[in-house]
Amino acid sequence: MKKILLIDDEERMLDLLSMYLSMAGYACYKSTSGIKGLEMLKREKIDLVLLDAMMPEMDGWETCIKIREFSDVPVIIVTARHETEDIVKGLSIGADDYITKPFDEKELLARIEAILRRVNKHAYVECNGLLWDEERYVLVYNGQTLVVTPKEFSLIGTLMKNPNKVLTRELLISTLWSEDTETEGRTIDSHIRNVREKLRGVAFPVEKHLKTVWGIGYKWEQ
Amino acid sequence: MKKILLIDDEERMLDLLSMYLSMAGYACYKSTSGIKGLEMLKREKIDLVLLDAMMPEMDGWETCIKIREFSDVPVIIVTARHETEDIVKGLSIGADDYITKPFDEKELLARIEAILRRVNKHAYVECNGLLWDEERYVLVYNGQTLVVTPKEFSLIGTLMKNPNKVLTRELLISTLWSEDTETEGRTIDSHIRNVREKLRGVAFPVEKHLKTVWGIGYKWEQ
DNA sequence: CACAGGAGTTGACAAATCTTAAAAAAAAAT
DNA sequence: ATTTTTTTTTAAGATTTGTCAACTCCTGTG
Repeated sequence: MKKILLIDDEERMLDLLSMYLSMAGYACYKSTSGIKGLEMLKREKIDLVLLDAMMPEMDGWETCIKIREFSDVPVIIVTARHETEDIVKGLSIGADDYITKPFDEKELLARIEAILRRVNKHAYVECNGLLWDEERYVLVYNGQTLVVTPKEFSLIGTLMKNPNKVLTRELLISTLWSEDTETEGRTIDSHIRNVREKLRGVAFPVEKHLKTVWGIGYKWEQ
Repeated sequence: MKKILLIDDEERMLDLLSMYLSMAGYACYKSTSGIKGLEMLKREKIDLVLLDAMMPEMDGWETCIKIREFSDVPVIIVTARHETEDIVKGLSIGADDYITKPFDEKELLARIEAILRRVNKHAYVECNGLLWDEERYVLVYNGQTLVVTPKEFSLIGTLMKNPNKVLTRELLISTLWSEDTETEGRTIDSHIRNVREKLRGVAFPVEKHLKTVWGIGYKWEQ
């Protein structure tokens, strides 16, 4: 279930959006100001931000700029006016899409889905200098490309894409192997071992990030 | 005779366009959804795609993005509204031109011809002294022209046009062969081998650029 | 605090899988 | 018909993957 953060100073609009998006199967987080929104974004793992352009104190553009300082989360800006100036401005600060009020609910949904799909495509995660890039199929730390096997690559990807969350061996196996596999839990351990070794090999502080959760499984800590 | 793929959810519009373009001497393929259109595009050798922006499920933008994942076919997007936003968005995802509904048939024809002409012009990629030139149909390194077979030529072209991106054997086959081929992945390996040999033959540092991605496929690194 | 038992780590190794190279077969071009 | 190009097949050589067993580390208990 994808999580959408709504930022708008009008409560009525928040409720409206939230209701509609919840019905469409999204989990909604509401925030009445840019500042609160930023905090929420840091705390929760948000998949997309719907950001009102016109807000008192910190407006949408400014909020978007701040978001881009620490996150690549997709941002859709909601504007009342439809003007070229706004669009150009939005693109230049890293917004992903635009929608104008009043908007058609179907159009909004379509845009959200389009962006979520697109973002899903070029999947990459970064953590403390370590970059996992699915499209290029590389794992890079400080400019050095690590040579990892396909299984190792998908294993570390799964972990990094779910930071601060324990993944059981069971879950990892059902994610990384096809359904009818006979593979048993200990196999994960072997791959974890290899991943750790290779990360240590390039002086990545693997102990700080790839943790063993006793009796449960493994976890990537950011 | 140039082949044009029409993608629009409204049957009436498909028929209208098809009739008009056929009279103008184009072969038309009709598709009522983005997904079907993509399949058709993989199967047939299409010269141009006319793509409706507003469609249910997968809209024009999204379809265009998916097309660009495997094809450089010219795409004209048809929008109902004439808005900067759409144009900017379209350009950023690789569409070649725009036209707004309702459109003048002559204008549509003119744009199609203009693009076909332009596209015919020049497709080439250059990397570290190696030039792949589709128009002249040559592969040149430091003044020496490499003699390559058509399959080798399109294979290296596909790789060079998607730098730093792993291409799976599956994807390469669906791009380089017609859909109903029985060709299996190993065949790619043979051609890769030949390409490597020929590049080594002219002292091109092929190891630096044409990489094997174990368990996945091949990649051109710039 | 020591100890037992469960759980994780590590190294070794065999089996499975993938790549490469070479060459034969088939298809296409001349 | 002959040559060239493309595709398929094959086998050897690498690499990856899964399992085992010994070893170490945690945790709870007496």
